Amino acid sequence: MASGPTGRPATIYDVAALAKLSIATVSRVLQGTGPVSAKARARVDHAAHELNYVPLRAARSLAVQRHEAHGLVLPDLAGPFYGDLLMGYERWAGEHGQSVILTVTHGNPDPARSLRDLAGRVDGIVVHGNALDLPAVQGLRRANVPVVLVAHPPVPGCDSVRTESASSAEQLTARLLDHGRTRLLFVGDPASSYDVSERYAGFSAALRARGLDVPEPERVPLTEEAGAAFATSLLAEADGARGAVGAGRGAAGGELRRSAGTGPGRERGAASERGPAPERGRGPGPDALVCANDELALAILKTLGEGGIDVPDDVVVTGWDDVMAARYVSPGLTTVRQPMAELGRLAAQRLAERITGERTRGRNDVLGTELVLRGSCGTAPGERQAARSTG
Amino acid sequence: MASGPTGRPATIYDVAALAKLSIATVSRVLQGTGPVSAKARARVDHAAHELNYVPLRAARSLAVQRHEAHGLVLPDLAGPFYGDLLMGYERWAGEHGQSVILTVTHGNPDPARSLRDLAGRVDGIVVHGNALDLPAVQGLRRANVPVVLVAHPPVPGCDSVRTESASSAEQLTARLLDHGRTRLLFVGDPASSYDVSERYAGFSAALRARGLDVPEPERVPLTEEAGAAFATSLLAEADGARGAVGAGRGAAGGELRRSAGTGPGRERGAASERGPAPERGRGPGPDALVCANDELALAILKTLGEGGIDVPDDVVVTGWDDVMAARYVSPGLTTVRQPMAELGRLAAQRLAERITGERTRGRNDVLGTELVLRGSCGTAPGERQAARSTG
DNA sequence: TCGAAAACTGTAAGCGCTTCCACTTTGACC
DNA sequence: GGTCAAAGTGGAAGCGCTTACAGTTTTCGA
Repeated sequence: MASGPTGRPATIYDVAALAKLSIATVSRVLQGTGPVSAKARARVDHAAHELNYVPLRAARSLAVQRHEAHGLVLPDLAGPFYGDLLMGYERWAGEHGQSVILTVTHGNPDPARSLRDLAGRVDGIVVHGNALDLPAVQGLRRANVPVVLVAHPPVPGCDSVRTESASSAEQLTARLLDHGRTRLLFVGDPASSYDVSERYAGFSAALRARGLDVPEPERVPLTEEAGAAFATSLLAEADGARGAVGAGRGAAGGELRRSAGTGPGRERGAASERGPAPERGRGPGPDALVCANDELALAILKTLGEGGIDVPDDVVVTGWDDVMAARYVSPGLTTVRQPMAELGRLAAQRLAERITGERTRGRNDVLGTELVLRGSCGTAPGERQAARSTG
Repeated sequence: MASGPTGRPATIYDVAALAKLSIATVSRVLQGTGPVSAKARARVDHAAHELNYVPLRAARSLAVQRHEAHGLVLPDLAGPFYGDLLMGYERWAGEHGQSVILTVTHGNPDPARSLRDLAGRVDGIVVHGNALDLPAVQGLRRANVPVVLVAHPPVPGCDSVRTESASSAEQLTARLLDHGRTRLLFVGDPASSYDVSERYAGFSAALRARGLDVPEPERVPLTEEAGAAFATSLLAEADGARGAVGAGRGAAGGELRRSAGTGPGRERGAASERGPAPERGRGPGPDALVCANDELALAILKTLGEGGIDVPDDVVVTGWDDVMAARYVSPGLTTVRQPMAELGRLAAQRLAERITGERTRGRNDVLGTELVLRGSCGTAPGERQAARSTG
C-alpha cells in the first residue's frame, strides 16, 4: 500500500520530490557514489524510508550496462551435491553482491528459451556439465556471454572447474586389488556424465596397471532403482547357477560366492522373477562392485544384504559422493567425498573474474577429492585418506 | 566476438538495421505480438540469428513494468528438503516462463541488503519461515511486494503454504502409546522453527488425550552432532545409574533399560567423558524418542546402537522428513514424509496468482503428510499410512 | 576580504526495449 | 475501377535509473 503517491511503487522521482532534491543527488546518496552533504543524505534516507522505496534493478541494469547477477544452470537438484554446490555458489555471490538466477534443465519444457532468457538477465553463466549440451554452450559463447563449466571437460573459450575423479577412482580400485579382490565390476554408465566416465577411466587404469583385463562397465542409470535391480539380477544368477549349473543363459556372470549361514537369505523366491540380467562374461561372479555413485551403491548394499550376501566378506561395495546415508548404513559405505560447496564457490569466483575482465586467460581448475574408507570395502573402518590432486 | 558491430552485444537496433525494418517490427516478431508479414518475420529471425541477438531483459522489464521473475528466500540448502522445494518451485516457474532468483540468508553478510536487491528484481517473493524474521517480511509488504510464506504461520497480507505437522505428530505419538510405550520424550527445540513447534504440539496433544503428563522437550539443535551428544548423555546416565544408583546428579532421567546381551556394548568408557546431560526429571529413562527431524533421529539411532541399546526393543525412535538414509539404516527409521516438491510448486503458483492479481483473497494452504512406518518404532515395517489433512 | 579550489547539486542525455498512434499498403467486395 | 477495412509498418514517447557536465555554493589560505 503506502508506496508511491499513486499506489504504484515509489520511484527515485518520488524520493527526490519528498526530499526536495534532484534525482541525481538521490542516486548518489543511495549508491554511495559522489560527494553529498550530510544534510542531503539524511533527507534522502528519510524520504526513501518513508516511501518504502525499492530501487528498480532493471532501470539500474539498463543504465550501468551490468546486471550484477550470475546465471546458474543445473541439470537437477536431486541428491545433496547440487544443493551443496548451489550453497557454495550462493554464499560467494551474496558476499560479493551478486544475485543468483537459477535454471534447471531436467524436465524443463523449453530449455533453449529458458537459457536465452537467462542470458538476457545476467552478466555470465555457470553451466553444469550434465545440464546442457555443447552446442548450447557454444551458442552462449557466440553471444559473448562469459561461461564457466562445472564438471565438464575443458572447452576453448570457457573456464571450467571440476573435481578430480580418475586418480581417486584408480586409488580406490587399487586398494581393493591390494586387499585380494580379483573380480571387480564397475557399476554405472560412463556415458551418463563426464565425471562417471572419469571414474571408469580410473577404475580401468588400476586394473591395467596390474595387467588385468578391464571388464565392460555395467551400464545402468545412477539411481537407487537401477542399483536394486542390478543387485537382484546378481542374486538371481547366483541362485540360477546353484540350482542348475550351466543353465545356458548367456547373461550369467557366474554365481556370487555366498558365505554359509550369513544373513537372512530366506524368502528369495521372487528374485528370479526380476528382469533379465545384464550381459556379462562367464566365470565366477564379482567380488567387488565399484559403483558410480552412492545411490547405486546403497541400493546394492541393501539388496545384497537382504539376499544373504555378506558385505564386505562376500563382495565389497564402494560408492561415490559420501551422501549422509553412507555413514549410517552398516557396514558403512566406502566412498569418495567431493568438495561441492568449494566447487560452487570457485565457479562463482571464476565467473566473476571473467565478467570483470580481471583475467582473460582461460583456467581449468580441478579440486581434490577425499577417499572415505568405511566397512563396505573390507578395510579398517575409520581410516580415511586424502586423494589430492591439483588443477 | 561476433555480436554487435562494435563487439558489444547486439541490440534490437542492430537487428532492425540488418533486417531493414524498424525496431517496432523486430519487437513484434520477437515477442509474437501484433500482426507481421511472413517476409518480415523471416528477415528478423534471420538477422537475430545472424547477430546472436539476446534481448536485454532489463530493458524489457523496464518497458513492460514487470520482471517475470520470482524471488525465493531460503534459510539454507542443507538436507534434501530445500533442494526438493526448490526443484518443485523451479519446475513450476520454468513451465510458466518465470525466472527464479535465489537468496540464502543463513551466513549472508547483509540479509537486508540482499533482500532489498532481490525485491527490486522480481515481481514477488516467496519466503521460507526460517529464513527471515517477521519485520523483514512486513517491510516487503509495505513496499507492496507480493509475499508468500512457506512453513510459517499465516500473516495478514501474505499467502502461506505449509505442511501439516501437528496432527501427524499426534498420530505418530498415539501409535507409540498404543504399542505400550509410556516414557516418551520429544527431542528437538520447538523454538527452532514453526514446524517443529507444531510437531511438539502434536506430541503433547497425544499425551494429554490420554491424561498423561507432557514432558518438556529436549531443546537441542536439529543436527546430527546434537543427536549424537544427546544419545551419548542418555547412555552415560544409564551407566551412571547402574554403577552408582542415585548418584545425586540432577541431570538423571533415569537409566535406560538395556536388554541383556544385545549389541556390542563394549568399550563405552568414553561415554562418561561427554558433556553434561540435559536436565530431566527422575524416574526410569525414556522408552520412546520422538525426534524433530531425521538427522537427529539417525544420529541417536546409531549412537544408541553402538552403546548396546536395542532399537526398537529397548527404545523406539522416530524422525521427520524421510531423508534417504532413513530407508537404509537398520532398523529402518519411522518418519514422516512431507511433499516438499509439491510445496514448492504450490508456493510458486500462489505467488503467481497474487502477482497477476487473479486472486486477491488471502490463502493459507496446508499440505498433508505421510507417516512412514519402519522398524525403528517397533511396529510392522512396510506398513505405511497416510495422514491427510486439508488446507 | 578576496580568489581559487573543493564540495555539492542539478540538468539532461542516454541505456534497450515496448507500445500507442498514425500512416501506408493490401485485398475484398460491390 | 473504386471504396473501405484490415493488415502491416514506422515514429516517437516513455519505463526508472546513472552519470557526464555545468553550475552553484562553501571552504580556506593568503
